Amino acid sequence: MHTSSDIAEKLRACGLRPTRQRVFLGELMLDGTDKHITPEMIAEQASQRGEHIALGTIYNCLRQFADAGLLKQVHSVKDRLVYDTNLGDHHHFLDVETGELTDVPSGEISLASLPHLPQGFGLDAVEVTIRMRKTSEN
Amino acid sequence: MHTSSDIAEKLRACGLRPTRQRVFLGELMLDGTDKHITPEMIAEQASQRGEHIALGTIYNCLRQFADAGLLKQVHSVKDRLVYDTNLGDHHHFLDVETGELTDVPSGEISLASLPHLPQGFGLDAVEVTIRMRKTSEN
DNA sequence: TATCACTTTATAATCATTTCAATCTGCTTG
DNA sequence: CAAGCAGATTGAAATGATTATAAAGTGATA
Repeated sequence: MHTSSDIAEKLRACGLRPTRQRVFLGELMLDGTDKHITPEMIAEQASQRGEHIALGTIYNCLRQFADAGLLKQVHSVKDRLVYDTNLGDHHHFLDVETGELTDVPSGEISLASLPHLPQGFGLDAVEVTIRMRKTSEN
Repeated sequence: MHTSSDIAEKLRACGLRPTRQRVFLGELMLDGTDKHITPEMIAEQASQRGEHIALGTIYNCLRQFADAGLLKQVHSVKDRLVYDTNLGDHHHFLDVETGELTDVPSGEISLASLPHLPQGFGLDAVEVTIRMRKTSEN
């Protein structure tokens, strides 16, 4: 589906030197299917194939790939513990620069439809996070 | 709005002994407004009032309050870095037990309306996470 | 007031992620 | 094709949030 040289090409087009490690990552990612990748998974797959790639390198490469637009980071709401005194169902604005959360006024948002859950799963909660960024200083 | 004894009462009703530390936390939380609380904020407010509460105690109390239904934890998608090879706009199912993410088939979900952003902010992204839990072993 | 289970405390342990200085390697130039 | 350099990789140490631990303290009950 993708040869190593395809990948090398793609990397060069993004301004990334096609090193052995980056090509390896590219091969894992670009098999044409949608997948969710963690550093841990990469390390595991590498060692299964007898490659060794330093963990730091994996973290660096993934970040670079995301910066280059080859991957998208799945945002976590926050990397810190936050508790909410509002016990009802509601959703949040998140200031991506400060991490500050604000409630979305209830009624201002609703889902048009809830998708089918996969077999054997029940709903726990639906969480909508509207990520926003300061655009002006007024 | 709430006296210390109100709070002690409420704690006892949840099966939590109203210790000095827990009453202090309760006073910070229960001023009747919706707020988002982090352990760090509690520690800071405590020291501003000349109280000292060990960090571990703060973490423990917040967890106990959440277990008792006095607070709700704002879920983070995950506490690990995850990248997505699907670059288009889409949303996720999250298996809350394993942390595994799955794409929601596009078209199966949409927002009925996007709320007004606060003054001076621009949209970065909208993230919908449908948290689910395994209900059967079939 | 004595007692005991439950709490708090300070400190150490954990775990994912980042940083660092030394070493190595892809690429360009001669 | 060899030399040289900027950029990349490496292993180890650092970081930062959270959790566990063991000793000392405290609220409730009799």
